[in-house]
Amino acid sequence: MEKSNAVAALAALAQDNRLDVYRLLVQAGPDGLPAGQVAAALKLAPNTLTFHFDRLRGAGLVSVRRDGRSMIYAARYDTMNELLGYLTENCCQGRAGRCVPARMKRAPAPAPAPARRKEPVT
Amino acid sequence: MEKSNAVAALAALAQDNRLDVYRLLVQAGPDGLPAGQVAAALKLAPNTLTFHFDRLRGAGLVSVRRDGRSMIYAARYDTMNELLGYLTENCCQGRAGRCVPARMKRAPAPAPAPARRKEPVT
DNA sequence: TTCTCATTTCAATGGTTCTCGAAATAATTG
DNA sequence: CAATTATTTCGAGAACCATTGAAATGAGAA
Repeated sequence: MEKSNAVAALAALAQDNRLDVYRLLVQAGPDGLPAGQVAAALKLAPNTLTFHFDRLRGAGLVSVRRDGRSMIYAARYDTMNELLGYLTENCCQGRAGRCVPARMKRAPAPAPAPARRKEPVT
Repeated sequence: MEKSNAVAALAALAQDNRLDVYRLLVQAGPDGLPAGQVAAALKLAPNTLTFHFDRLRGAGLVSVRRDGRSMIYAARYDTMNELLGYLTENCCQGRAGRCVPARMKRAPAPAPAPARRKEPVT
């Protein structure tokens, strides 16, 4: 995955309602859900929802198909996998064993270097 | 990691310059880099950089300490790990084996359900 | 065809983001 | 203390975002 795609995917997920939408679609499985059902579940106005679907779609995180008068949206797991791959690579860069393993073995955070002059702001 | 923290972290990374900054700090290792060095490497105005550092810091993705007149910023790997954990859990929800394993074994994307009426928009 | 349902498009609005220049602060040097 | 260096704060502006109400489209039902 390229940086620009990663940024797009991150931006698409970096919004409360959209993250909810995406999570709901992930839960719903590969068959997806009709827009109306998502709207009902999350209590979002249909036009607002369209707006969010567009962004998720633009980032490649969901796909749509029509079924009768419903539009059915589904999560694209492949894109999320690529995003995770991108983040993992760019988080551990140069020093393997920092991210995925750490995530699995719940390693303690590396001891921070002591501040030399004043109290750290963090 | 809670949803609101995940959204904050995603938003912090969802910007070109900030993603660059974060990647640079990850590469730099736990000791971090002085702000000026980051500014020079990425050709960003120092005040602009401060703005971005603030967001990364607000999301818990970096820490700062002062060293003489320099402010030294460092990536907080623990937060990235938590973010990856959050995404992984929320991507695979209910159906394990979809994300991390898929990422490792490069599994083919699940066959999409055929559209019933019209050509899919994707 | 006309009606209804599901969803999208459009235009407007308030809010947030990113960037910039200028000025302020903090620490060190002379 | 005055000068210099490193960074932050402040204020402003252009661009973008999320939400809304009203109108339009697309598909099926009567």
